[in-house]
Amino acid sequence: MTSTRPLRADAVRNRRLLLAAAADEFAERGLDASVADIARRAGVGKGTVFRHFATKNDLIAAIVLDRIDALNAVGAELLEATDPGAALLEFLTVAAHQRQQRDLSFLHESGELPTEVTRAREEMSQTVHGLVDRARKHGAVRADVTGADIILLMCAPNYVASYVPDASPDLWRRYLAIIFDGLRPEGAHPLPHPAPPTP
Amino acid sequence: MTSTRPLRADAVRNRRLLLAAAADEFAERGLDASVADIARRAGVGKGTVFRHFATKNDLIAAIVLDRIDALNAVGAELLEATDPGAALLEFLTVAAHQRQQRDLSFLHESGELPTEVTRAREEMSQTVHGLVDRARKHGAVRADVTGADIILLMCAPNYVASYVPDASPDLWRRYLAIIFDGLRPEGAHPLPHPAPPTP
Amino acid sequence: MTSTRPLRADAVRNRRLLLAAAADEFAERGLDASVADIARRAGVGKGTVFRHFATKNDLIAAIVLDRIDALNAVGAELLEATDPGAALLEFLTVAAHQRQQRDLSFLHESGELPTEVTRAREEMSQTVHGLVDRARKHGAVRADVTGADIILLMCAPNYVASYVPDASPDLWRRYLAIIFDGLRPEGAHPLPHPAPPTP
Amino acid sequence: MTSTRPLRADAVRNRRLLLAAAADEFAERGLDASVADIARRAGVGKGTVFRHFATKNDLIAAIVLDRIDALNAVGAELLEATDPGAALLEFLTVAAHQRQQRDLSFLHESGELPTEVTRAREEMSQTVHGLVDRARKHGAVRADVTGADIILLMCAPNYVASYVPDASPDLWRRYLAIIFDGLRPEGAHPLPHPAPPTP
DNA sequence: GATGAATGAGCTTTCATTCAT
DNA sequence: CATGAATGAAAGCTCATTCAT
Repeated sequence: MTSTRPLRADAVRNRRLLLAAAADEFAERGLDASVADIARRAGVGKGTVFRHFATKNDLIAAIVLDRIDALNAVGAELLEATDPGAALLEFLTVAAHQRQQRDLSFLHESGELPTEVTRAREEMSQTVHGLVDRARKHGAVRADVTGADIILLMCAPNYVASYVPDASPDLWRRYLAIIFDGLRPEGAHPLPHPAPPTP
Repeated sequence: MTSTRPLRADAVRNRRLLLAAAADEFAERGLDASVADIARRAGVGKGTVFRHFATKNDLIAAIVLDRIDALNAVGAELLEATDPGAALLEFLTVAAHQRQQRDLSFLHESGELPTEVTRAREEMSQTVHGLVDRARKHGAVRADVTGADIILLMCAPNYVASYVPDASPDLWRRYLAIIFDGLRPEGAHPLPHPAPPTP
Repeated sequence: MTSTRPLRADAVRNRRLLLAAAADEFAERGLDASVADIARRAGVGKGTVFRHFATKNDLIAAIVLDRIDALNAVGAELLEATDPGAALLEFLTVAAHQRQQRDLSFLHESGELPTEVTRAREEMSQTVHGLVDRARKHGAVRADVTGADIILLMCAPNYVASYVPDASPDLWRRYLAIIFDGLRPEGAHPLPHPAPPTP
Repeated sequence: MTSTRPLRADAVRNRRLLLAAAADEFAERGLDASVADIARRAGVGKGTVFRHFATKNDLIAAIVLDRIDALNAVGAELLEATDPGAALLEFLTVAAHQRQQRDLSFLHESGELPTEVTRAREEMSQTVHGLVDRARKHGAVRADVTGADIILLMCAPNYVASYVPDASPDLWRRYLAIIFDGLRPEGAHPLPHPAPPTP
């Protein structure tokens, strides 16, 4: 029962190939990447895509889910780190490092959001709120920023760096540093607009 | 011949209607807005769109060009303002206020970039470098940020705010303030990556 | 204003070609006839089909509508004929003659039924009830059959004949005669089931 | 070799499950019912369907064959009944009662007709001719109808009744009665078209 | 100069059929 | 033998683009 059936070996491999190929293809072509191209890139038939993901949307959701869950795992660990400020910065660094920013926009623009993704997002919301609360209490971030702010700002460094045509793949680090400096208490000016509600 | 022919009057009017309708439609539907819908919104035939803009891409480029040129005009004025720091902030505020960020991403994602847009971008680059240089000399921004950084960061506030589903239309002001705080000399930490080259 | 604009001349021609080609194709291949084949048969591009009929279903509905309306016109004339029994038989003969039976099944099996078709069907229902009432009063048909019965039986002769592979195109006349004999008062046996309600 | 191997037991069971599931599925969804759904309904894998029936068409043919053979068995018994007229009516009643009409149309519309079905059809043709001959000699049916006519008319009552959306499941009895009255000698009018040849 | 009908490549999705497990 | 994963040929439909009117 618990043994991994040999039957599924190929299927599991294909699922991975498909997710990887789709992530690459979406990254290059945007949300309009065609399922046919994804299938070709994964080296499988078009029909195989739909065996694994009933809908193009489901495929997108699966990618997003993977990414969010991976981040959540990192966040959970960092909640126990000794230096709360460094932990928050590390979280944002890891987040940017997986180039999550683009993928998150997929779901945002894509039609429906399956419940699993919503669940994962709420989990991330919890985690980030925890990281921010600890950092704030420690004096590592200014008093007027919230977890919701951080989640929103999380994707900004990659987005900003993506505008440079042949940029160094680490350019986002520069903008993460600048934005993180804006989150510090030193030299903080009052914010002109209240924080958005926690989703 | 060189006089404005009466025929031209209609054409000019149609061009404006088309640009406005296209901007609205793109804002609502994203880059996938159909030419047919744009034509309908402008109250003209589909063929008229292609008389004015040989390609959907050209239409996008024209919108982007308009936006950049409008910003350039504002920037030119602000280069003569008395308070360089306030001038830079005002420029970023105006830029965000026209919700330019979305439209710029059109060109970025869209295939070709016509020479005129390149020209306008270079002009903006010059302007922003001037604004940043003055602000830096005045001690209003940290020493290690460049005009290229500002151009890249310019779209970030709207992008960040766009992730909130039913956000207040002014939410971007919050994130512009945070990012701008990150640009100030107070509490600036060394940046881990060099600035990108000026385009 | 009321003049027929030259612009639409081609469109009208294409619409007719399309309806004819679709009717032929459906008659040969059944409801599963592909839109591509219909377009090819009509000598137009695939997209043209969808310009004229937004949906395959709409195309089917248009064909059905044409057929029903043509029948209604005939029925309206026959309501004024001198011999009510002959009028009813003539109506059924005309109905079978256009091989309407198959096309009616299209709508029946096809998903949605647009309001116009419903309207035409109700009109036909009225007409047939009138024809039957007159024939009954005249003693040409048995007392226990209704208009609803006739509408249902209308398609039967063609259906029956369609089972013969290479039948004479007039074979349906034989079965219409048999069925009509079953509608006569002479030798009628009591019916074991009440008539269905008028739609 | 000739002994029934234990392996065969499962196969036979599956074949029956498959035929039943397919009949149900076709009845509900029409000829377009998918092989996957049939397999699921039968509780077997999709591959098993193709082990038993090389083609979807073969599966359809097998169902049709079963139905025809069942009818043939009934017909053979009725050939020995005392009242030839009642026997023919009973045969038609039984035929309609198994709702054979729909299934026969499957084969008619479906591409190829395997030899076995042809054989069963010929057998039925013989049987029906026998029933009709006896009824004719007995004066129960008019002189000008043949066995071929009866075979063709056999499906008509169900077909006619199927047009009523939420009809009573016995509505076909009404139309069988009307059609049978048309087959009686009383009040028969000459037929305008010769009978089709016996297949 | 403006129109919108025509076009056909391309999209997502379904499904009968094959074949490795 | 049974399974269901893989396949690829359609299917219905959309849309940027062309061109007769």
